[in-house]
Amino acid sequence: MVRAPCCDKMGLKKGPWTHEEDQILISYIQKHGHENWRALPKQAGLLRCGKSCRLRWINYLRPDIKRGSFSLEEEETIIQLHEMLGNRWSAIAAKLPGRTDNEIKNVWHTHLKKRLKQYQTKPDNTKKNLKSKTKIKSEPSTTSHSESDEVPSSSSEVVSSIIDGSDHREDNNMDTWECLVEIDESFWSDALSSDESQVPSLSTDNIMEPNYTFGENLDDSMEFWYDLFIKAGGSEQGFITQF
DNA sequence: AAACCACCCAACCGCCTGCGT
DNA sequence: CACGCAGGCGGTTGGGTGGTT
Repeated sequence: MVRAPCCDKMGLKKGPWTHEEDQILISYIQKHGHENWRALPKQAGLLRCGKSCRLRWINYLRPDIKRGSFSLEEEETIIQLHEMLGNRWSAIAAKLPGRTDNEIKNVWHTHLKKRLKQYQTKPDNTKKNLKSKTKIKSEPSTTSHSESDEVPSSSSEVVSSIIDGSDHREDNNMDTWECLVEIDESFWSDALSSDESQVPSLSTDNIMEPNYTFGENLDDSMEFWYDLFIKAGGSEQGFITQF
């Protein structure tokens, strides 16, 4: 089928919003809400398309928007959620009150991605040929890696060191604690579901075997999956049931 | 002071999905 | 079932801004 243009651009304004336009949009939404974005600009007297209005409201004018730079905790949360969810910015934004998907996306591309890239770069980059739907840096097992003081003991420690740039683990043997896995999309959506009765569809079939370097025995692997499961919002009972 | 450069972020674009008909 | 519309999402862009030479 032939798709109609997202909006009729004839005579509609584009580009940065003026203060006046903002005021019109705010007062209209305060009075009438925003049940129909397409009709809204016409009714409000704005020469914008509905999409543009929606974006402006969602990303900038909404009263509950938190302005200003991201805190360390927020950055840490973004990194952790990105590990779990990938580029699902709206899902990540849902876990950060007052932050928009657009804002998080920007922060990721301008700050966090670079830091992670730096962090993940190592002279002998054996992972460059690996492909994955979801890249996950596993939390090191305290049992399997306790022999090395150089290996951080928790994911938050890892993430903090990435954020503050103090991490220098490329000097160490990252292969012992890093792995890349492929996970069924439904795993995350199920795990994040508020419905307790839903059990995330974990399957070891989804593990990309050649890349699966984490854990030297089954217990370590289970610990890894358990941790991811809980991080993704799954319950302990759900994990037990699944396995 | 001017030119250049790099970075940031608001906004746009196109695709996807859900829903009503 | 097919179609069309509206909303939502992620990727990308380009103007603005601040830093450097």
